[in-house]
Amino acid sequence: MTGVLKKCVYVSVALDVPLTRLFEYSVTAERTPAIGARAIIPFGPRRLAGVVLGVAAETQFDSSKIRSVIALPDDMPPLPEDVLALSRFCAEYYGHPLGQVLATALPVALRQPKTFVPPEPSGVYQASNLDALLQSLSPRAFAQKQLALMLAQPMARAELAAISPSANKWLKNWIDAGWVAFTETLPDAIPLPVGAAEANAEQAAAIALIDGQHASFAAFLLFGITGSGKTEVYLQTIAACLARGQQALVLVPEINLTPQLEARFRARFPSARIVALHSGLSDKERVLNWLSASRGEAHIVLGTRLAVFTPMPRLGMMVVDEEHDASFKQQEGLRYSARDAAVYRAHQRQVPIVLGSATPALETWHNARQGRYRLITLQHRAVGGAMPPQIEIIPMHRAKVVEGLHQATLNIMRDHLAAGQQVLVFINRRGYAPVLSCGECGWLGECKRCSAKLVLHLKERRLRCHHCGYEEVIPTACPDCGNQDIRPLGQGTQRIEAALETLFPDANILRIDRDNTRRKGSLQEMLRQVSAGEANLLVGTQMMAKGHDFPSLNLVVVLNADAGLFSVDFRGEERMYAQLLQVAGRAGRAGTQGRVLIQTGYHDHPFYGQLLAQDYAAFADAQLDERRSMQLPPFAAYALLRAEAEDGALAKAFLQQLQAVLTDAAGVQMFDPIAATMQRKAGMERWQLLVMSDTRHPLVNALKRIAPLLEARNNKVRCILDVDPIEM
DNA sequence: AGTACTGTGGTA
DNA sequence: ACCACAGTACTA
Repeated sequence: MTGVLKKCVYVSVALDVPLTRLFEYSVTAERTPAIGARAIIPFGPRRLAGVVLGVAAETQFDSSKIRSVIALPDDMPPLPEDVLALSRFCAEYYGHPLGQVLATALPVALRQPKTFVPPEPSGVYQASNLDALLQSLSPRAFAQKQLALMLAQPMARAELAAISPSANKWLKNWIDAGWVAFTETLPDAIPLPVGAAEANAEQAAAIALIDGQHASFAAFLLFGITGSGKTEVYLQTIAACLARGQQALVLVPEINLTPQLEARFRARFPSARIVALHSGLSDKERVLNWLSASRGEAHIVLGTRLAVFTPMPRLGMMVVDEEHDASFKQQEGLRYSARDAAVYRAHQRQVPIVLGSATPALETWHNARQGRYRLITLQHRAVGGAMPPQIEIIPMHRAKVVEGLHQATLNIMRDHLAAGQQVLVFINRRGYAPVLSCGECGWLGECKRCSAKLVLHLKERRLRCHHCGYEEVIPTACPDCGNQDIRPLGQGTQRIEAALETLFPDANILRIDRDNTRRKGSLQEMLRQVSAGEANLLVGTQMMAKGHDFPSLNLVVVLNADAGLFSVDFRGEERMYAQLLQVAGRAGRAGTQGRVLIQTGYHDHPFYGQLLAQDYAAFADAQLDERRSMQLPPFAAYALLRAEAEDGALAKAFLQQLQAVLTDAAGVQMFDPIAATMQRKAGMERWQLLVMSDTRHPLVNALKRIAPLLEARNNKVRCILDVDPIEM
């Protein structure tokens, strides 16, 4: 059909391509989309989905070259202004193309250039008589039982249908029998839960303070030791938020989003719709939960960093739990800090935000000290009778050591095991030993593609690179001198596990590290075994430090703690303190006082004095003084340009080119490009250029100059920009 | 990013 | 002459 000329408008669309500019398309005037709407458009030979960011009657561009919009799918509400503003902020601050920021903000299903077919009308099912329903089921009807149990909470049909193809049929029967109720939608406002846990005076004051700010922006640092009841403060302020008919956004670190946490929220708010958003969900679940929040149906969004972009029309407050956690900083693509983005968004939406931690990031601590965030301290343990753990230093200097374990450590472990208690040995190194060495010529097993040692994995009989995945068989003799006497050096989890098997033959030993928890659900299963008391001697890496409480664990032994003291990264001590305190928190939750033994070769290092005091505030203040005197963050703004190439000289030359462009930029300083800490990784040589400034603005402005150079991608050199890097 | 286009070099 | 592939140009 040829052109009946209709009145057209021009829309500018942001696309998921590494280009800064927007692209314009035409659409008939009566179909004019809203700003923030999704558009499917032709782009060269392909079609893409993008986000409409502008509508105009005219175009500056050669109008004969403008193509028309293919479709404007009505499958999501247009992105609201606050999400667009947050995306623009991330694009500018992190130097990332806006279209790619918006792609990060959308669930995968809505990045596809096709209309997402929304599920059944968003009605909600919930058991009205769960006991009767469960009794009616045959004990072998597992799927039906699973479905029934889900109905303890309000559930959308789509989620239920995922259980079994027969789900719809069963639901219909159960509704007919009067066991299950169906309602079109949930009310916006959720009444305050009855019978909620009591808050102590400190918690009550915190809740009153936060809730008192509900109509405007305020950032709170909720600083409280493990067991001081931060979660209860979140729950009660969220309850007030829901009672006002608003939604709440809760961000947690990746590892913390366990079914347990979700269950705790569901138990507190049985009539609220709670959705999770994290990378463990399927694309389908993700988009359904995202749409539920975006349409204002979900009352609470519980998610990892990616959830910070979720549209929420009635957003009333935000929480970032364990705000110091490194997983809030994305380490690829758009390298954003979800914590900082959350504060920006709370400000944009004029809602309060609560940052919770026992060991706040020094950036956050500084903000609190400066009065930008309001500091709320919880000093008391909320759990009755609980005490902070007793931390002891075991000096390794000239000590009798068996497989990395001090005799004194072994004695204490033996006492605890004999008393029927659980013991955790914490060592942040998986594998059997971190390196294989030749006693004759000094040869060390190294990766050919990385500047790293190969880790010995004895059970798998292999040497493995933990950075690139390279593997080889364990050599029987030294490849350099032929000597047969090659020995593993140092300890890893597997070696400690083996040593403990000999030292404590009667103990039930369980090792928990990434090597044996790769399978989905296996970590949960192991944690269950620990809780059930099926193991009493645990060996684990840092994945043990988080996310679970073990009531009968009251001795934690930390091996090889010193690594953070001499780290090249200035955040080494801060991280180490947080990590040790977090592991220590695993010991002695209720009743008895936990005990923590830290083996160290540097017992008189001032760090351990600060740790023994268990006074994070004092430690953080001291660290801030050091950072101030050395012009380190948060007293300076840093950005890191990382370049890698097969030929290191090319990477270095590229950075020198960037350096030249930045050299006369106002208010910024640079070092020369240097080789990265791990100079070779996966066959690529890596260099970096550190750019800094007293405050953020000159840095962000200066970095805009190099955007064209980063956009015009070089074939041989890959370069990325990391603003506020957390590792250098 | 992802696709198409262009030029070089290797064969048949 | 024909194709494989690497480097380059372009997307409205």
